Amino acid sequence: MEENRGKRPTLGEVAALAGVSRSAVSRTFTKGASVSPLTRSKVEEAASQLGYRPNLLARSLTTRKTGLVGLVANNFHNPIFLEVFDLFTRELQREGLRPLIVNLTDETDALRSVQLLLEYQVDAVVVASSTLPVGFADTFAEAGLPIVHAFGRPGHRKDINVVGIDNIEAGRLAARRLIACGYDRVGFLGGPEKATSTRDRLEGFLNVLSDYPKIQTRIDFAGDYTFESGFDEMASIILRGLGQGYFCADDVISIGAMSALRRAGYRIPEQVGIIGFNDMEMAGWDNVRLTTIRQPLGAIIAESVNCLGLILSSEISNPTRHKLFPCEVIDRDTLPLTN
Amino acid sequence: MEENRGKRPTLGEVAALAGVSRSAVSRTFTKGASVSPLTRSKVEEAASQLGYRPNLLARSLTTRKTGLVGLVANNFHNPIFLEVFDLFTRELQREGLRPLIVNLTDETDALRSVQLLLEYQVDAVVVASSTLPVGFADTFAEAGLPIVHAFGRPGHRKDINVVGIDNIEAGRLAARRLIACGYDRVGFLGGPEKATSTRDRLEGFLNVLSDYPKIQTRIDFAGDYTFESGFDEMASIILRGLGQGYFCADDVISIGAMSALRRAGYRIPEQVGIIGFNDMEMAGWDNVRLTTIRQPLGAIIAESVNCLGLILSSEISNPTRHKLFPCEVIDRDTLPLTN
DNA sequence: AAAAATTTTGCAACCGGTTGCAAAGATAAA
DNA sequence: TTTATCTTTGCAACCGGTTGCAAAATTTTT
Repeated sequence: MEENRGKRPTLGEVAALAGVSRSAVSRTFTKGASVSPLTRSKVEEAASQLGYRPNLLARSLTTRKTGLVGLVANNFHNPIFLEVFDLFTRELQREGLRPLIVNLTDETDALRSVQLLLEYQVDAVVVASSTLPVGFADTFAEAGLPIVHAFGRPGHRKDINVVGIDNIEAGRLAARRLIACGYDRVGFLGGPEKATSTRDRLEGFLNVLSDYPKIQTRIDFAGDYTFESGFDEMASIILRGLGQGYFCADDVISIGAMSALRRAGYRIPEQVGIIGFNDMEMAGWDNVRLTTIRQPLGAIIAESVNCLGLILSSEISNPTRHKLFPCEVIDRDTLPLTN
Repeated sequence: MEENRGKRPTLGEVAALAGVSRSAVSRTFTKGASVSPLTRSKVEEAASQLGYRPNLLARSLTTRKTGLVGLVANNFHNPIFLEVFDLFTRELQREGLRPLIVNLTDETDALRSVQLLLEYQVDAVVVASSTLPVGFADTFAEAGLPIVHAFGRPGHRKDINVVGIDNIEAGRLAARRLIACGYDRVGFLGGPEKATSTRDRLEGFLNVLSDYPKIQTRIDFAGDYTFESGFDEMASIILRGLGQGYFCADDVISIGAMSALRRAGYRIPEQVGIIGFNDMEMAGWDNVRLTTIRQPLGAIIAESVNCLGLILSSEISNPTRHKLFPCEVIDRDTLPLTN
């Protein structure tokens, strides 16, 4: 186990010490290669004596597999993303892959970041964001890299694997839950209006409500997924006339909205009901107890990584896959219970 | 810009198209190398025509610099870490470095994860955690890799760069702030007892309080940095006899503790005062308004990355650096205001 | 025991870059 | 114009691995 500080031993040195060829050493470290038990043990002995570990980057040169995957994200301000991150890194490392993360918050050099992923020869790219930045798909497709779009929605492009939830159905779920409360004035407080996820949820929401013409429905959008945005938008709703129950696009927005409501003297859920979206950890905290729609993060991410593993291991070219998981309502204390 | 899908062009192909040697191409892409303007333009023309981008991994083979740095973390459940993450990824990419992240939550294969960092030839390692996992320092030191320990404390080891805060001073800050409220029964609700950060803060805390013998001081520790832990510990404190003001080791713990207090009918800050630690985003939310001690995240992380950049660019061997930043009290609504 | 089939091994070329060195070319000095 | 100096260029070796191929060693069959 001794080593001479800093200088990492190479294949050749191990080979010399073990008295075999370099190929022999290489083979003992590549699974599935043929080496006699004797040679193997000699090599292993020498390797451990020198503290040898193969250089994965050098290896990648010939194998054309780096084990690196780009993990692209842009929403570093929503606590839900910490959970996403935790799950992704763990799932990936379980699969023997390493995430190379790209923070797209600085919009300035988005393209540059993508270029860098290519220069690092990532095997694939995971985009964890509801909207796929423009140009991404093309850039990676051109480079022949598989893309998995987690939390996305199946779109026009046939070459992108999508794993996420059925946002339309989620919108329906929320509508039904509000209707069950007996409300006759409900509202949709969405995220950014242009986001497809917002649009889909709204579609499902209205879809169900269109069967209840006597229920009055208001639609608003928060600028982004932040506490302030939720707070401000709800404050403005209060001024314009408040309904009885709201479906908020996100738990953080919900918390902001509730804060505005409480500040204005409204009691939740007695006077106003709120149902959020995501079921982030905080939603279950004793001082929040937010009724919300759970997005099955674990399942989505596990599936994303599985999908990736499948693509990378199979020689078959890109069997594009879409998979959408169902959501579920988590009943807590911000909507009246029914039946 | 055309490319033949998937197959990335190589140095040689560019050279052929430009009608120059491979070295010439290599040189136009390595800054500081000598190439005539004419050659350079020919190469650039050919490169862009082919969509050529150098393979950083191949390059690293000879330059012995990968631009990869290991980013090791274990606290994926504290929202503060999302901010840490955001800052680190951005600072690193500003410096032209890519983080290779290691999630140490699965304790099982911690050592394996570290080995992998070595196999990927990271240039350095950043550990973002108050406590440095055992064995880490040795493993990386043996490999001759620089380590930056962000949020750590300067310790026995001389070969580890530490950037963080002065926890002892932070403890003093909290004590003084509580004393200023005129309390005569205060408490320290720390994080895990064994953590050096907890111990240091406690030391500073007691340090100041020892000058006020008439103030009664109680000490408790939460098992970990979670809402539940804070909630439970405070609930138990309530049973055992409540003081007037508490210094909690962390904002999440604070929120848990406050939730327990409110549930038991106590009003904050009128009946019980709380001062937290970290100043995470949520602490400023309108429904929280936590008085807390701000740890200058931005400065710590910027300094960590600068330190890294310095070490990596300088040929000088490891000028070990320690840098501790001061904290500051952020007054909000969970402690009575003074003067 | 010899021949055939199978396994193990080393050679040498290659992956995609970089770089020391000497030759060639350009520029400055004599 | 010739010589000295400086810059640019290509050759070839190397970074640390992998792998096709044929020779060598081993095992199986006859």
